[in-house]
Amino acid sequence: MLLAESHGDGKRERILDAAIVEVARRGYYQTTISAIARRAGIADGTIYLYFRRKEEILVSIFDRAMDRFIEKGKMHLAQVRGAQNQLRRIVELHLALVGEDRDLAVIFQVELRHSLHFLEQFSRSRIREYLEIIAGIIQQGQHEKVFRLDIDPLLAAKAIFGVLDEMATDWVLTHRNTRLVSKAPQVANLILSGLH
Amino acid sequence: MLLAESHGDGKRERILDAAIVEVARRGYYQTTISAIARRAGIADGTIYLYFRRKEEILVSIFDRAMDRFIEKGKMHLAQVRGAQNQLRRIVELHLALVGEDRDLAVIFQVELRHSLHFLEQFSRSRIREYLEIIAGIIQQGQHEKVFRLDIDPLLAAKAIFGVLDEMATDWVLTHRNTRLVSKAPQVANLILSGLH
Amino acid sequence: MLLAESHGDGKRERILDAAIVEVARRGYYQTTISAIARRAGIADGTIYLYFRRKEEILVSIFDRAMDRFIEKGKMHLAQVRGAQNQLRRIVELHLALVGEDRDLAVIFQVELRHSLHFLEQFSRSRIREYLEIIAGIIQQGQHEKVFRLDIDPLLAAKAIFGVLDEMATDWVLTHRNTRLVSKAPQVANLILSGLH
Amino acid sequence: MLLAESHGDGKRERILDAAIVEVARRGYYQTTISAIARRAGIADGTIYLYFRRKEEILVSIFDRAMDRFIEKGKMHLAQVRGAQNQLRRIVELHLALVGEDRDLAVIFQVELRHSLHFLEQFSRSRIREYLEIIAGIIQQGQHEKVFRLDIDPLLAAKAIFGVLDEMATDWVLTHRNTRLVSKAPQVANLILSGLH
DNA sequence: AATGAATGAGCATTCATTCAT
DNA sequence: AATGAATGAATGCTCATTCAT
Repeated sequence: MLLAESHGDGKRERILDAAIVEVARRGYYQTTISAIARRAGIADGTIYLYFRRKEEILVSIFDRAMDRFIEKGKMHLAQVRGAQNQLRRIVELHLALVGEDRDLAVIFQVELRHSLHFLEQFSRSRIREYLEIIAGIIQQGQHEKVFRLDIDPLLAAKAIFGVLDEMATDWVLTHRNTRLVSKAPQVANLILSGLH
Repeated sequence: MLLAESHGDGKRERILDAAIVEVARRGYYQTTISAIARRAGIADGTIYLYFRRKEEILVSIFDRAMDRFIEKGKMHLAQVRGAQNQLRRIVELHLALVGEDRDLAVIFQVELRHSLHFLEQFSRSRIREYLEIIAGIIQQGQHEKVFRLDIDPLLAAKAIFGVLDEMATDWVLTHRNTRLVSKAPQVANLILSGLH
Repeated sequence: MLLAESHGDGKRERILDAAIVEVARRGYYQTTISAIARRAGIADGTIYLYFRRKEEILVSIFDRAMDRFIEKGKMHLAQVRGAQNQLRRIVELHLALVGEDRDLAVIFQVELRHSLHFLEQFSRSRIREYLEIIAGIIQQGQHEKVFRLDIDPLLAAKAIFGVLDEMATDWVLTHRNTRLVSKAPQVANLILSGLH
Repeated sequence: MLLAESHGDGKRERILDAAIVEVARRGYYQTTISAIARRAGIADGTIYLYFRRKEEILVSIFDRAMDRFIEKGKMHLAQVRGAQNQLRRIVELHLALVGEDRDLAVIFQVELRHSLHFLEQFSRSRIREYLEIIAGIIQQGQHEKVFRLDIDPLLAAKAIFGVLDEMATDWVLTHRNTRLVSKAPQVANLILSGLH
């Protein structure tokens, strides 16, 4: 019942959306359950019909976003041939999706990093999936002879992720009026020349 | 030295050292002033003779480490000639220093990221200094004709920082028995070939 | 029967039975309406069709048990002649009934005692009935010249109740494998010699 | 430090005194930490400098009272010779002490009974001490040939405790203007004739 | 300078009760 | 009659900060 929203009128989604805004603006620890409930237009207690603990809301924000992210990612990659083009597409997609919703971006680039425990348990395992997709493309590029062979694919994948992540964090923290995705071509060039 | 340690028997340093351990192990919000005081061997109230608010301790940890980091960095760079060698040296130094003290590394890679407010106000301005040092080297390398000219030095500096930062975070979160600095040569190669 | 169970399929009884188990195991305050409903196999809200407030369930447990208890008591007493034998029979019946259902015994010996308000308003008035039955027997015994005349019957009735009650509490709290009723003969002797 | 009240200005005692009044009047679960603090004239948080959890206050009320009770009991018993006189003295002392402070009596006779867990863990072990003192006197009386030999001393001790306890509960719940201790002679007679 | 007892605001979570369906 | 989602008041406990000593 809870899972399928048979009755909740999309309350679970509304809670997550409200939480994204609040957490992005005040930080996880400064965000109260009451504030989330108020923004979602429900009673405090109602939140606990959908989430067991406050932390679970943060986890769910992450999971929902990652699900959407990875789904979109697979769709986009399927449309592109060649390791180089696929990497370009990933760079573009990563920056586009992060740059699409600043509040969500704040949570991903800032709030989700606040707890070693949390990072270890949740986000890193999903990020591992992502790293492996990138590493797979690099390996494929090495087969295609378009990428150097003396590169460790996983190390390079981490490096690429690091570059994208830093661009995202930098954008979240400093630029206010530029579109993050506009940096994609330059960033992709930098990365591809490093692999060549 | 005379000014900073004119009194207190190095208590300020002891408080910072104690805080590094506690914050790294429990997280900033889970760390109490009492716990820091206990580890530092002083009374709770004494901490407030050296720091106005709890947050100031975190800021001071960051500042002290950055001072040491940048001091060492300048020293090392002065000993090396050529943009490529200087970049290699920076990669090595960054990974060596982060890999030297796991508790401090945890704070830099995890705890310092959890507050947008904090990140914006403090760390980014110091990191900006760091980014500009790297950007300067890249620019110099472009003059030396060893780096491509179609690269935006600041963008590249951010990318390099992103790579180093991701390596550090990855090490903090996953590897337990490897030395972070051992990755330096590979990482430096990756970066240099991207600039070439 | 027709009135009380004209509807609901015996739900009221099922609720009381479920409540006895839950309250005995977790305590009144630790028992939730949800837990009672779950054990009774009905929805939370349904309980409120049979009981106005949570406290009313506890009252009803008490009343139902006392009704059964007093009914049985009168039946048993009618079968016995002589004050001494009647007292013996009461001792036996009290210990037998309490010892018959440990969950119910826990509620009587422990849970029903926790609220002064509750004790004053409900249980004591029913216990008063019980005390007066015992006092009546003692008075009868004094007429029969088998009990001393310098004894206040009501005081003695309270003393007897106290003895029985303490035996029951002691059994609930300590003995696990003995049958409470097995103490009846010794206890009866003690009491009868005190009245003689 | 905490134990010796070196600094607390008797705060621990004041908290216990305040808690006795509040718990007696409203019941343990209806009593809030705030109410106790208010009556004690301190801040809510201060209570937690002296007690770890709310429950610990209840335990401490019990322990402090039992300590005083047993101390007085030993003193009184030492002044009296002969098992019969000692029992009379215990009856008198029990009823006198319980009857001395109605609030404390309410806690002992009502509130401390509310949790099986609590009863098992704390009060019963201290009451065991008490029961054994009584049992010892009975045994001595059997040696002195003033008490019947066919009586199990521990069973009789429980019976006596039950009588005294019921008198106390009855007084707490019903009589408002009588002195509990005034019943002592009659109660003692009843008990002694039961043992004779 | 140092102490640590005292403060009291702040918050996640529970759960009896209601009521639209 | 029955449901169970929704409510929101209520509270134990923590902990940064203060300040008298």
